[in-house]
Amino acid sequence: MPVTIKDIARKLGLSVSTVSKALNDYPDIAPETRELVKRTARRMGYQPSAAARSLRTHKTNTIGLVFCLLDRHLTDPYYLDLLASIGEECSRHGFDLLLSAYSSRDMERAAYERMVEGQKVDGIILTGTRYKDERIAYLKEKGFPFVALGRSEKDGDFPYVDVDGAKGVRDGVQHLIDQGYRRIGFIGLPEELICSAHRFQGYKMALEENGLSLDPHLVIYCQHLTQDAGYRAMQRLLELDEPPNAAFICSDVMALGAMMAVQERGLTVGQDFGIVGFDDIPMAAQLQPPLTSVRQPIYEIGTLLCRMLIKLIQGEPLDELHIVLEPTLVIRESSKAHQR
Amino acid sequence: MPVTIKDIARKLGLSVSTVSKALNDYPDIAPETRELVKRTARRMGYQPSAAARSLRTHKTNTIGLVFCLLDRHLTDPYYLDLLASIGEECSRHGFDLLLSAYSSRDMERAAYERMVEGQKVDGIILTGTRYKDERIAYLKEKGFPFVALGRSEKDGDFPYVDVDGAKGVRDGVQHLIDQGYRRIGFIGLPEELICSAHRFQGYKMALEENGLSLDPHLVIYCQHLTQDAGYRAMQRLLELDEPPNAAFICSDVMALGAMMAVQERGLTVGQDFGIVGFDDIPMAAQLQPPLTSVRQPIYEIGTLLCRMLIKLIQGEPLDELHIVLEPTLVIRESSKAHQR
DNA sequence: ATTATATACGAAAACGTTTTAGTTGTCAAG
DNA sequence: CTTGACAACTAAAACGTTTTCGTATATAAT
Repeated sequence: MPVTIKDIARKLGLSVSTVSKALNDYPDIAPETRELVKRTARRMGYQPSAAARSLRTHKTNTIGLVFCLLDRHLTDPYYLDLLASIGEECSRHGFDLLLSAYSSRDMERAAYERMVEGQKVDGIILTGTRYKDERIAYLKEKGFPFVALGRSEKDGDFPYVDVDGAKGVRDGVQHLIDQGYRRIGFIGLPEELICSAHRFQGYKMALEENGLSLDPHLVIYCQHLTQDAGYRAMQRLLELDEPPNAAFICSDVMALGAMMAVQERGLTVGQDFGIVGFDDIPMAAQLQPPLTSVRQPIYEIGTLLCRMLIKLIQGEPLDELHIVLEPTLVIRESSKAHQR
Repeated sequence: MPVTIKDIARKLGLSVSTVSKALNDYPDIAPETRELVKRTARRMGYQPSAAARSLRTHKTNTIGLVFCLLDRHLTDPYYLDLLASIGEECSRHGFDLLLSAYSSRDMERAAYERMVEGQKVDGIILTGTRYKDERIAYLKEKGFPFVALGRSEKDGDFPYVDVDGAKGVRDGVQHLIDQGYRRIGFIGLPEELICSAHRFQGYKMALEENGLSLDPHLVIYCQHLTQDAGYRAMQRLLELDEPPNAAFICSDVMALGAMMAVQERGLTVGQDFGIVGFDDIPMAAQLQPPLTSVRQPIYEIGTLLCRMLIKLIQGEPLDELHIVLEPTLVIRESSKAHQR
């Protein structure tokens, strides 16, 4: 059995309350007593019971993260970095991280309810904001602390960190144009995601600014953020009567599949066909050819998210409610000048 | 404020105990009452307080996982898959996953103590068993349920899942030999890891079985499981007076760095220099040339670990205390026949 | 009519903290 | 000699469950 406050009290001939106060640095405890208590606690290997403490204080020192297994969040390297940065910042503040995975959409709400109403966490980080996002509606209704990766719709308002997707895509498409590509496709993220539309805006802007017309046939949205989805999307593009000779692909994982589709067709990426991806996952640099990609400062994003949430939890005011970071285009060989 | 059992009791004119029993399917509650209680609970949006419940029952329905940030656990794709599989199996059993990250070795013990004695989790999955592993010593001393990824030393005994690393490496090295390579280096895992020695055994066996002598200069152990460590290790091998013309590298992430070092030297992997890695991370197939690698059934490993731990937690006997899975060699182009 | 046996429910303790509201004892000021 | 103030401690309630042990009523057996 673990050592409790009561054990310490008994051993020292003190009351439970005195011990508790000593451990928590209450002012009405004699300095000597305080030290004595702390010493004995350490010697006896005392660890406060998280359950008892959180029952009493309504604090858990834990941050929640909910993952959808179907969406394969946990298989995208992008998420791994996010997780790592969040984990790191958490540990810096003495918080733990509670992961809850669910496998189908109708279990999503239940997962959040367990976390929030079961009081398993003090706050939640949610990723991939959607239109009419019921998670957000729920958390706002409950008044539960949360921050999001991904901005809100016009009407909604909550703390978030986001990356300027429109600018990122625009830079990427502009780069393809600069390299001599003129017929550029767009493989987008699931349309339910708010960032999906922003990225498309960037595509549209770049075309407009260069006097290129937008051919709707060249725009495909994927249902899932997977390699396979990217593969199939690119296949569809290449089967068109007038296929593109370049494409902006809104996620590197999808771009990976897309590259395979291009290569299977006997085309050389970075020569016959230009490709720019988004995320700049570590793998991007190792591909053949290395993938040009829009880098998200994902480590910074995770850190900021965590820091904001912890402030929120501790009732401190946020310096800024919304943070939008600039992505940077990392040019590699998959977007080399069009040869023809 | 969240709705509690008391709220339900009051609304229904029942006692707290009756409501609790009804919700937990005690037999001494009238079927109609049980249904009534459950219905109202659902309607009122009742969620049991995790803290209260765990204070009372000493159960948390949570499994703990401790990561070392310095060892960059959370940046290896291998760990991501492990995490995904564990997360998935957890959710299948209604368990959550508590991640605790620590940044330096001397904080490791504290992280475990917080989890165990703070009663934040019911059991722990630990990865990368080491010689004289104090985590294991601690958990055994406390009698705390845990399972390990990685086997024990001869003397220690606890439930684990492991992969037959010796066989994996042996197959890989044999394959290199079959491809005509004769001077084969070995880049190993940190020596503190138990699996490190097993993998070396495989290397040694393969050489012996083929009448090749083992040159100690060709054996390098890395301190960290990173791309950079692999890069530097390979550099050292190539700077030897009699450098190898192939190498077995005990992790794909390290192999990635090693490949870069080889290529920087103007050598062609899979022609001048044969490389076989370990793990078969998703990226391996996408590299140029695609990396031959020993595949760990990591998804199965995670699932088994989780399932064993949950059995342990629930006091059920384990079918097998030790599970050793067979790895399989996935042959790609980085190990193509030696040309000379 | 008496006793035994189910059946359905309730009272209360317990889990380990934190925190409010005292209760001492000491000392200085009036 | 009171009174007040202060310092250092304690009692006890509360957090929301679960679970043991009762108790009351109804039904069945004697």
